[in-house]
Amino acid sequence: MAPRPDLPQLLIQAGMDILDEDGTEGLTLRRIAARAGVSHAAPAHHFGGLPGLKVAIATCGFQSFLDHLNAARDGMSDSDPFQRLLGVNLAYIQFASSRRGLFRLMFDQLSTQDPELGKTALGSYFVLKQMCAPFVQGRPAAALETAVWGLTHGYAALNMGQRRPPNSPLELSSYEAALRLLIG
Amino acid sequence: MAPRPDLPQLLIQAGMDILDEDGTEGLTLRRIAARAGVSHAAPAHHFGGLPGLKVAIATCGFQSFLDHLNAARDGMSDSDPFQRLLGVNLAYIQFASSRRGLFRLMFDQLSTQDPELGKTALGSYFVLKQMCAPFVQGRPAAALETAVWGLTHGYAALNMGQRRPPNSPLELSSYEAALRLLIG
DNA sequence: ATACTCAACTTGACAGTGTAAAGATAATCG
DNA sequence: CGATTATCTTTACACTGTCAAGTTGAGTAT
Repeated sequence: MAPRPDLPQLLIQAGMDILDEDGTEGLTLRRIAARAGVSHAAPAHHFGGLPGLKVAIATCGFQSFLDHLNAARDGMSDSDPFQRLLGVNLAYIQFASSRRGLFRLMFDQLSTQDPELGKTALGSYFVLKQMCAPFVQGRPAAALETAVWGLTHGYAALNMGQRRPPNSPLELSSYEAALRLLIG
Repeated sequence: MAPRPDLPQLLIQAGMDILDEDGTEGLTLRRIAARAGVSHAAPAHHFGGLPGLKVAIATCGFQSFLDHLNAARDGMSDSDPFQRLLGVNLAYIQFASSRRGLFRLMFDQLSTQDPELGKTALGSYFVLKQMCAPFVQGRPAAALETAVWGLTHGYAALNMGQRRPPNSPLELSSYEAALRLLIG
């Protein structure tokens, strides 16, 4: 039939909507296609199959993730390095909490070793790396970055499991204390 | 037909084997049943359906996880508290690396809020809590435990993505340095 | 001992899934 | 203008989880 303009992006967006509404379980090729208004075989032409489409959604997800982190960084009036690092990392955790399905898919798909996906994902790491820079004082930078990254990601991942409100004060203050210990 | 003795445990074990061999994708109800030597409808009698079976596998997985951590703790001759904490946490990371499919399923299923699953999972937390105890010096214990737990889990989760050999020296030394920073 | 009950398991059917092959249509290019 | 090619649809197939109905076998009450 008539080629839709930019159907790939439409499919990716449909997939993201489904992820936000129904989680990873609801993400099927046929539902994505139906929501985009095309037949169930249309996606294969652009992404090869469901695995390829998932990689594309994950890549787009990492792009949104990066935008989210950048927005948090640039939208902060505070100039204290710790507050800035904390702000970006809270954005990290908040993204994982508010977009559970997408977040899960993103890091699941990392194991596919897709080059473009990996490159996009690395962008988020550089933001964290940048925010960590003020605290590298003679110490090995990689160790500090890995520590902060691991702590933040672990906190985000563990927090995702529970169906707690995104900004439970106890947990967030606990994270802040941990981060303080780490960069001390 | 003749009731198999302890079919539930047979099914759980079959599921674990499939997870170890083919990962999360290969874990289907029909394959589990076939491997256990029963018809595809047999599992429903014991677990309700695939979701229930997955919860059961995850629960059993957390039990194995706990055994794994306990074995690491009890099999250490070292008496230095840091080395003991490090040893248990490396066992945590090693389990995640060597049993990717099971580990992923375990923490995925946490969101089901199943009581027994939650209780079993909490057991692993207590081991970490126990190993952290020597380092709580007036500081709030929960913050330190959350920090160590988050760091370790985050490191395990991120490490799972890459298809790196389980004990890549750079990454492990990086983790050790991070842990040192944290408990300093 | 015999009939009853009931849990365990099988069989068969159904809607839904991803993928592959073949056909239709529209845009592009020679 | 005609041919070609990419895009999309249709159709078919094997596989999935779940449900309903049937079968079997062990235990129980009378």
